[in-house]
Parts: sequence; C-alpha cells; structure tokens
Amino acid sequence: MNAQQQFNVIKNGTVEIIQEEDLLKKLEKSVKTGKPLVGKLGFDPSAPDLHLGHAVVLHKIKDFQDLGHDVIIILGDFTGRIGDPTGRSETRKQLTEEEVLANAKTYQEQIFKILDPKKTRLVFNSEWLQKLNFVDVIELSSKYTVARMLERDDFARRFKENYPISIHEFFYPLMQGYDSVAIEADVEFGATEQKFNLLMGRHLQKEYGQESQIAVTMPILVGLDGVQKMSKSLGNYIGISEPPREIYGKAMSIADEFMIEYFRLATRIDPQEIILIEEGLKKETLHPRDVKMKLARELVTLYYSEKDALEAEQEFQNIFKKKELPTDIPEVTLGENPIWIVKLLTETGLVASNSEARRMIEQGAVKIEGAKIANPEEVVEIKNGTVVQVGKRKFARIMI
RNA sequence: GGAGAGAUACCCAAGUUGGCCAAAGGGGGCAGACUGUAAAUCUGUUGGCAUCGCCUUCGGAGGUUCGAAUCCUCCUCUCUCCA
Repeated sequence: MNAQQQFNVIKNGTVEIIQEEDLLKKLEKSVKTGKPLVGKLGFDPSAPDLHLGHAVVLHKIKDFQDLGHDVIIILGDFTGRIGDPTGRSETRKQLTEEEVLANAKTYQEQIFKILDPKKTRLVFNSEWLQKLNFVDVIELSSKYTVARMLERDDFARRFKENYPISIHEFFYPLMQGYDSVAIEADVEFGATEQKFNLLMGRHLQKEYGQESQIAVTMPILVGLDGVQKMSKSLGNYIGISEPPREIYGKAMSIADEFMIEYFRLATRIDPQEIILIEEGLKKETLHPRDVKMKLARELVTLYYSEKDALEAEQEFQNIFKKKELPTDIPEVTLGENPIWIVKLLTETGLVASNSEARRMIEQGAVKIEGAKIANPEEVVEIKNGTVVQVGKRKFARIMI
C-alpha cells in the first residue's frame, strides 16, 4: 500500500491527527526505506481489565499494525505508581513486582484478543524510568513550564476550583512523554482525553533531539450509563474478556440512543452499513430491540465467535423473554433443612445481609421454584436441586 | 510562619440556638410495575441485628452532658488570604 492509502486507513475513525502532513511524510519515508514505523500505546497496569473503551484504540492500532508497522505496548508500571491525575484520586499504592507481572500477563491475554502477538512488543516503563536519577528528573522537568502544565483541562479545572494538585502529579505527563523518547515512537495512539499527554511526547522528543511523534486520538466511548466515559471504576463497562452472556446482556442494557455510537466505535461493522441501520431506526423500519440484539451479537462475535453469540442470545431470550431459568445456575450446598427463608438467602450469597433479604422479600423479588415468597418469617422446606431466585438475575440451585 | 474556612452514609450535599437524626434532597445502586431488552417511564427501597426495640455510623482520639453530627481539647487532611 502506498503512503496515501495507509494514511487513509489510519485516519478513518480518528478524532484528530497531529500533524497530518507529518504522518504522511513518515509513511512516505517508511514506504521508501521499507522500515516500519513504531506505534506506541500505553496502559496503566493497575487495572488489567480491558473494556470496549480501550478496544476503540486497540482496534485502531491493529489497523496500523496490519499495515506492517511495529507496535510497542507500554505497561506503565512506573507511572502507575502515580496514577493519571484525572481527579482527586490519591497516589496509588505501589504494586509489587509479582502483581505487576501477573497484571501484565492478564493484559497480554486480552490485548492479543485484538492485536497480532507476532508484531507486538510489550515493555515496562520502569525499564528506563527507574534508572533516572534526580539530576535527570530536574532536567526533564525543566523542559516544561507550570503555566503550560496548568493548561491541561483537569489541572486547570482543579486549580480553578481549589481542589488539591500535588506536585508529583505533574510528573505523570512528563513520564509518559519521556516514554516516547525512550522508545523513539513515531506515532502514539490514545483516546482524546490523552491528547495533552500525547502532545507532551511530541514536545519532549523535540527537546531531546528526536523527530516528534504523531499524535492520533480516538473518540471516547460512553459507558453503559450513557453519561460518563466507560471505565472500570465506574462499573459502567463491558470487559472484552467477560463471558459471552455477560457481554450480550450488558450490551442489551445500553440505552437506545447510544446504540449507533456503539456500532461505530465498538464494532468493526462497515460504516456504510451503520448508516443504513441509523436510517432504519429513524424511519422505524427497524425495531430498536432487534438492532440492539444485532449489536450484542456483533460484540460477542468480535471477542468470541458467532456460535457463542447465538448461544448467548438464546440464553438471554430464555431468561428475559420467556422468563425461563438460565442453563447453568451456581449450585450451593446447604446443611440445614428446613430453613428460615432469610437465612437461606444469606447463606447462598444471593443477598449481603439479613436486612437486605427481608427487603427483597418485601419487594416481591424472591422466588423458590418460581413461587413468590411474601413472608420474611417463612421457614421453607428444600428439596435437592431447588432453585432460589432473587430479582431477575440472581439464581442459586440448592444441593443438600 | 501567621490569620480564617472546611472534613457528613457509594458520590454530591443539607443539618452545627445539643434531644423530634440511621441523619433532608439529588445522583448512583437494587427491587417492583409496565414494555420492545438488563432501553425509556413510573413506584418503592437503599447501615446492621431483630416480632415493640436494639447495636454501630457523621475525618481520628479524648472530654462535657441524663443525652452530641451538633459544645470543648488535641491530632490528621483540604482550601483561602497574608509572608
């Protein structure tokens, strides 16, 4: 593929490329010399659950990789000690070496659900950051000013609203930028919220006498709540290594108005087809539920297989449409029988406390073998294999 | 270093002339109804134990009091102004 064609592939779906001309130049040079470019993507190693939000960027970098370029994934084990200063989060506790390695392994498994292991290199940034001494750090920090640092949205906001900003937080962007220097990145990928950090890489590379990297930003995927960005800590995410039925079910809980956005960002469906779907929804020739089911199937297929997607769909239908029982209900062994209903619920772990058990019973959420239990004082007789249900989604099969 | 303001449940945020505060309100979560799905909407619920009631909770540790989120002392943390 020539440079222009490569450029078009990379540009598709991005929010911004800084600078487009420079990217084209780099691609031309690469085509001429036959030397692949180095693409960079950084991850925080403390939360090794990749979700659809991460996948947006990963799919883009897969495009880049498929063009024949190299990809270096940086696990920020060193920067992870600070934590990206996105809010009021405290300095993170330092992970032990075992934890870091364990997380790295989990990352690998997940990343390679999308990327090609043969063309991907995983490195830890402690490899070079650990070695810097105080003189190096002073030198690094002298290459940027406080005023410019405060331009970053979250710093600016916190500064203005009198929220604390610790000095060490300023080092996060500097360190991430320095990563680009260390690996001599040509292109760094990230979500739009990473723009500042990506630009820092450009700046620092220049300061250290390198050619500046290209910053490629991708849209941020909204979470299941439809309000905040998808993130593990907010619990509004779909993890790419979650079981098929979880992915399917969670996808079905996306609000109608965000379906198209998910199609665009989280699936690999042809943009033309998505436009057709969007029009179908507008003209009401397509049923929103069916469209959402398609979305759910696509997502499961992407990370598992079509077969898994169909199974997950069948399961979903059974439970929520026909109100049948799921196929694999966790089995719990109980010694006591007959047993007080409240105790039964806590012992099985279906509820967290006696009070919650009572609450659930009063709200009509508790069923045994499909029969509603209304009295919190009831003592029930359990047969082997009895199914207890709390709400629509929590089940347990009692074994004696 | 000096002077002030503040820290409330998962989050935000009332409450500070001491009892009516397990603590308003909003968000989130959970449940129910309805439906087109775990969408939208509406309703209920949201510390724990328990048949009145009891126990733990309002940054931390003490103290005053019959009784404290509310008053006093010390400590920790945050913000503002001054230097």
